[in-house]
Amino acid sequence: MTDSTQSTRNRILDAAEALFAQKGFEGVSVRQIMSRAGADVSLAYYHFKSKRDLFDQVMLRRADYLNEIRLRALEEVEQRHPDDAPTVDEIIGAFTGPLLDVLANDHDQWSHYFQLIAQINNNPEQGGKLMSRYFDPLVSRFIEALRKALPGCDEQDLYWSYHFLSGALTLTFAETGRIDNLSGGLCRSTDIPAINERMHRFLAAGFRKLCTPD
Amino acid sequence: MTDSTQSTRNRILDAAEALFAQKGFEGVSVRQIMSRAGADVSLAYYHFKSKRDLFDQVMLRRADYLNEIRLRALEEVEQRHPDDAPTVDEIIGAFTGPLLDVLANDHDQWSHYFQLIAQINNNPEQGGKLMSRYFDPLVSRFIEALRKALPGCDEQDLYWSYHFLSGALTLTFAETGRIDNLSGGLCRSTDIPAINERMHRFLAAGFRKLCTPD
DNA sequence: TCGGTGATTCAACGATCGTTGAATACTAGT
DNA sequence: ACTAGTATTCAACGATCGTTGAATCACCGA
Repeated sequence: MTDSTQSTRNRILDAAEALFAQKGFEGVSVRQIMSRAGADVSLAYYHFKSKRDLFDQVMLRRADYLNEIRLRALEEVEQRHPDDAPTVDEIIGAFTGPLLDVLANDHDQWSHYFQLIAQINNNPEQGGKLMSRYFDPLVSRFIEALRKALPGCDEQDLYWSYHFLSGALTLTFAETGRIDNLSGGLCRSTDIPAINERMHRFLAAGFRKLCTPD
Repeated sequence: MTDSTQSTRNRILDAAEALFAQKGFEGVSVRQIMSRAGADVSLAYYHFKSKRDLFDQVMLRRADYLNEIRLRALEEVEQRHPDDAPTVDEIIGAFTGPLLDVLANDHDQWSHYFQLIAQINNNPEQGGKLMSRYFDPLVSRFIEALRKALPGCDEQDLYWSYHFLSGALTLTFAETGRIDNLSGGLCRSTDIPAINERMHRFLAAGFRKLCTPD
């Protein structure tokens, strides 16, 4: 596989990622993707089996890396607590922090991917299946950590709390501009430091409230 | 406008609502919609100007009613507090309660609409604009009530808190089956009482944590 | 220099897309 | 019974869809 092949394949993936994120799987044609990638239509079928396969490869390209850095962040937090459990704030910070880091360091590369994830997560037809396939092992690992940090907590409360977190997280990373409109420009969807200061505190408080037995 | 016209138009809207919710605007053809509605393709263009117009009418059909019952729920809560402000829990309960009510009373009629809203809310291209168009007046009214219930709270904290709420809310109503997979069947996406017991408490705790000055 | 292999281009396939105009059926008022 | 207007059907338009097979290009080892 030569350098030019590698870069063409990646250019196709980049173009597909951006367009799928904007218009959804059905809203984009292979011709549009290849036009953005600057290559002939049929090259898509040389590098990928089908449009659906191209979509899957777009998803997979970044998922493994994300799972890896988030797992490392959790392990780091746990190693700071050799005897007791980390706090809920620390665990949720390890869950959301790496996402904010990659987005802050390389916004153009990651924003489209997060927008795509947001749409998949909220898709009633395939959302549950796809998100579970890509992220459930990591999420289960985090829920296990939260279970230890919230002794005596009800299992259903725990899963529902994560569900609420997941919705808040994916919408925030979708950067839809809604909060810009609603706040009259006071807040900006792309203001990563503003999110970093607030999101994990909001969510950790919800977890503690719902999952602390009284 | 005869009865049969009315019912045909509504059958088209019902079919379009269900299919748009499952596959998105671009993922469904007018022919598929009309086939589900049991009518000829060209009837779509007799009752509606275009596919996009049909989509808009699907959105509008239920938005006004929702805004009305949620506003009434808020006013009711406010009237129970003639002197002081309602609590954060009460306000958020008025925001989410009516949605859970209509879904519990007529699940088949409303579930597709909520699934559609979830996808629109998370769409980076049109989500911000469409959600603002349909719901910003009502949401601003709720934020005003929350501002009074959280004296001295920072404006940006308020808007970001609502943003997190919005994401949790729409994902929960999308009924994607994700929580079913993740919890191994312990929790079910369609378990409305389970949501009713938990969602507003989780979100109200987040609001109080983020929007209470210390 | 030759042969081979991966990368790319070109042209086209049948299917389906959104949309339209004209013809037909139905229904209410006179 | 005639008319007017609403509702529905039928057939078709150009455009675009995902996908493919064959031809051409670029490059590298023998």
